[in-house]
Amino acid sequence: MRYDKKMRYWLMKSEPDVFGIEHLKKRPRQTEPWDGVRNYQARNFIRAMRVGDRAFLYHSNCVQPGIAGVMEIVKSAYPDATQFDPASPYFDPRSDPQNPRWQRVDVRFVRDLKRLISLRELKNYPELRDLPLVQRGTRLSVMPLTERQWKFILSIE
DNA sequence: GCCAACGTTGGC
DNA sequence: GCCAACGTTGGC
Repeated sequence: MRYDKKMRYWLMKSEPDVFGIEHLKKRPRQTEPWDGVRNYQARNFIRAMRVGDRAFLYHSNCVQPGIAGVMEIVKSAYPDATQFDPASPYFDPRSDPQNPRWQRVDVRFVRDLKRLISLRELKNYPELRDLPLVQRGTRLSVMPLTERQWKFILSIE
Protein backbone atom coordinates (compact mmCIF):
# COMPACT_ATOMS: atom_id res chain seq x y z
CA MET A 1 0.00 0.00 0.00
CA ARG A 2 1.17 3.54 -0.70
CA TYR A 3 1.69 5.70 2.30
CA ASP A 4 1.95 9.48 2.22
CA LYS A 5 3.79 11.19 5.06
CA LYS A 6 1.22 13.98 5.12
CA MET A 7 -1.58 11.56 5.91
CA ARG A 8 -3.53 12.72 8.91
CA TYR A 9 -6.68 10.63 8.84
CA TRP A 10 -7.08 7.06 9.98
CA LEU A 11 -9.56 4.29 10.53
CA MET A 12 -9.17 1.87 13.43
CA LYS A 13 -11.18 -1.29 13.91
CA SER A 14 -12.40 -2.68 17.18
CA GLU A 15 -14.97 -5.22 18.22
CA PRO A 16 -17.68 -3.28 20.06
CA ASP A 17 -18.29 -6.18 22.44
CA VAL A 18 -14.65 -5.87 23.52
CA PHE A 19 -14.07 -2.15 23.13
CA GLY A 20 -16.44 0.15 21.27
CA ILE A 21 -17.33 3.80 21.15
CA GLU A 22 -19.48 3.43 24.27
CA HIS A 23 -16.47 2.17 26.25
CA LEU A 24 -14.27 5.00 25.07
CA LYS A 25 -16.86 7.57 26.04
CA LYS A 26 -16.91 6.32 29.62
CA ARG A 27 -13.15 6.24 30.15
CA PRO A 28 -11.53 8.85 32.40
CA ARG A 29 -10.92 11.92 30.23
CA GLN A 30 -12.41 9.76 27.48
CA THR A 31 -8.96 8.51 26.53
CA GLU A 32 -7.61 5.01 26.12
CA PRO A 33 -4.44 3.29 24.95
CA TRP A 34 -5.06 1.53 21.66
CA ASP A 35 -3.63 -1.88 22.58
CA GLY A 36 -3.21 -5.13 20.81
CA VAL A 37 -2.20 -4.26 17.26
CA ARG A 38 -0.28 -7.36 16.19
CA ASN A 39 0.11 -6.94 12.48
CA TYR A 40 3.17 -5.31 10.98
CA GLN A 41 1.41 -3.20 8.40
CA ALA A 42 -1.02 -1.88 11.01
CA ARG A 43 1.87 -1.35 13.42
CA ASN A 44 3.65 0.78 10.86
CA PHE A 45 0.61 2.99 10.57
CA ILE A 46 0.45 3.27 14.37
CA ARG A 47 4.04 4.51 14.27
CA ALA A 48 3.18 7.11 11.66
CA MET A 49 0.41 8.70 13.72
CA ARG A 50 0.92 12.11 15.21
CA VAL A 51 -0.80 13.98 17.99
CA GLY A 52 -3.83 15.74 16.59
CA ASP A 53 -4.53 13.23 13.85
CA ARG A 54 -8.15 12.15 13.52
CA ALA A 55 -9.38 8.59 13.30
CA PHE A 56 -12.68 6.90 12.68
CA LEU A 57 -13.63 4.19 15.14
CA TYR A 58 -14.98 1.26 13.17
CA HIS A 59 -17.01 -1.52 14.78
CA SER A 60 -16.02 -4.91 13.42
CA ASN A 61 -17.11 -8.50 13.87
CA CYS A 62 -20.56 -7.55 15.11
CA VAL A 63 -24.19 -7.35 14.02
CA GLN A 64 -23.78 -3.91 12.46
CA PRO A 65 -20.23 -3.45 11.16
CA GLY A 66 -19.59 0.21 10.40
CA ILE A 67 -18.10 3.53 11.40
CA ALA A 68 -19.39 4.65 14.78
CA GLY A 69 -17.44 7.72 15.80
CA VAL A 70 -14.49 10.07 15.61
CA MET A 71 -11.36 9.94 17.76
CA GLU A 72 -8.25 12.04 18.12
CA ILE A 73 -4.70 10.79 18.57
CA VAL A 74 -3.52 12.33 21.85
CA LYS A 75 -0.25 10.46 22.29
CA SER A 76 2.03 9.18 19.57
CA ALA A 77 3.46 5.67 19.45
CA TYR A 78 5.08 4.15 22.53
CA PRO A 79 5.65 0.51 23.53
CA ASP A 80 2.51 -1.55 24.03
CA ALA A 81 2.96 -3.02 27.52
CA THR A 82 0.57 -5.90 26.86
CA GLN A 83 3.20 -7.61 24.67
CA PHE A 84 5.25 -8.33 27.82
CA ASP A 85 2.37 -9.46 30.01
CA PRO A 86 1.96 -13.26 29.95
CA ALA A 87 -1.57 -12.85 31.28
CA SER A 88 -2.60 -10.67 28.37
CA PRO A 89 -4.20 -12.10 25.23
CA TYR A 90 -1.79 -9.83 23.38
CA PHE A 91 1.33 -11.33 25.00
CA ASP A 92 4.14 -11.84 22.51
CA PRO A 93 6.95 -13.99 23.91
CA ARG A 94 9.09 -13.16 20.90
CA SER A 95 9.18 -9.47 21.57
CA ASP A 96 12.46 -8.21 23.03
CA PRO A 97 12.00 -5.67 25.86
CA GLN A 98 15.14 -3.91 24.66
CA ASN A 99 13.54 -3.50 21.27
CA PRO A 100 9.75 -3.76 21.61
CA ARG A 101 8.04 -5.05 18.55
CA TRP A 102 4.61 -3.50 19.12
CA GLN A 103 3.49 0.03 19.81
CA ARG A 104 0.29 1.70 20.81
CA VAL A 105 -1.06 5.23 20.69
CA ASP A 106 -3.51 6.93 23.01
CA VAL A 107 -6.82 7.98 21.54
CA ARG A 108 -9.52 10.32 22.79
CA PHE A 109 -13.24 10.34 22.08
CA VAL A 110 -14.27 13.26 19.89
CA ARG A 111 -17.86 12.47 19.00
CA ASP A 112 -20.33 9.88 17.82
CA LEU A 113 -21.31 9.95 14.20
CA LYS A 114 -24.89 11.16 13.80
CA ARG A 115 -25.64 7.68 12.54
CA LEU A 116 -23.63 4.51 12.18
CA ILE A 117 -22.40 4.32 8.60
CA SER A 118 -22.48 0.65 7.75
CA LEU A 119 -19.86 -1.27 5.83
CA ARG A 120 -22.59 -2.31 3.45
CA GLU A 121 -23.29 1.32 2.62
CA LEU A 122 -19.61 2.29 2.41
CA LYS A 123 -19.10 -0.38 -0.23
CA ASN A 124 -21.54 1.36 -2.53
CA TYR A 125 -19.58 4.58 -3.05
CA PRO A 126 -17.12 4.84 -5.93
CA GLU A 127 -15.43 7.60 -3.91
CA LEU A 128 -14.27 4.97 -1.43
CA ARG A 129 -13.19 2.32 -3.91
CA ASP A 130 -9.54 2.66 -2.89
CA LEU A 131 -10.19 2.40 0.83
CA PRO A 132 -8.82 -0.97 2.02
CA LEU A 133 -11.79 -1.35 4.34
CA VAL A 134 -14.16 -2.01 1.46
CA GLN A 135 -11.81 -4.17 -0.56
CA ARG A 136 -12.38 -7.86 -0.69
CA GLY A 137 -10.15 -9.90 1.55
CA THR A 138 -8.55 -6.95 3.34
CA ARG A 139 -8.30 -7.43 7.08
CA LEU A 140 -6.09 -4.50 7.95
CA SER A 141 -7.17 -3.14 11.34
CA VAL A 142 -5.49 0.26 11.13
CA MET A 143 -5.46 2.14 7.85
CA PRO A 144 -4.95 5.63 6.48
CA LEU A 145 -7.61 7.66 4.72
CA THR A 146 -6.98 10.46 2.29
CA GLU A 147 -8.41 13.83 3.21
CA ARG A 148 -10.83 13.36 0.36
CA GLN A 149 -12.06 10.02 1.70
CA TRP A 150 -12.35 11.44 5.20
CA LYS A 151 -14.38 14.43 4.09
CA PHE A 152 -16.54 12.32 1.85
CA ILE A 153 -17.52 10.04 4.70
CA LEU A 154 -18.39 12.98 6.91
CA SER A 155 -20.45 14.46 4.08
CA ILE A 156 -22.75 11.43 3.95
CA GLU A 157 -23.15 11.25 7.70
C1' DG B 1 -21.08 -21.22 12.91
C1' DC B 2 -19.04 -21.15 8.31
C1' DC B 3 -15.41 -20.22 5.57
C1' DA B 4 -12.64 -17.18 2.23
C1' DA B 5 -8.73 -14.64 2.45
C1' DC B 6 -4.68 -13.56 4.28
C1' DG B 7 -0.46 -13.52 7.46
C1' DT B 8 2.86 -16.24 9.96
C1' DT B 9 5.60 -20.19 11.01
C1' DG B 10 8.95 -23.49 10.35
C1' DG B 11 10.79 -27.68 7.89
C1' DC B 12 13.52 -28.44 4.17
C1' DG C 1 14.04 -18.89 -0.12
C1' DC C 2 10.08 -21.91 -0.98
C1' DC C 3 5.79 -23.27 0.35
C1' DA C 4 2.52 -26.28 3.05
C1' DA C 5 0.30 -26.09 7.27
C1' DC C 6 -1.73 -23.56 10.50
C1' DG C 7 -3.94 -19.58 12.90
C1' DT C 8 -6.62 -15.35 12.62
C1' DT C 9 -9.82 -11.97 10.85
C1' DG C 10 -14.21 -10.63 10.11
C1' DG C 11 -18.30 -10.55 6.89
C1' DC C 12 -22.17 -13.09 6.28
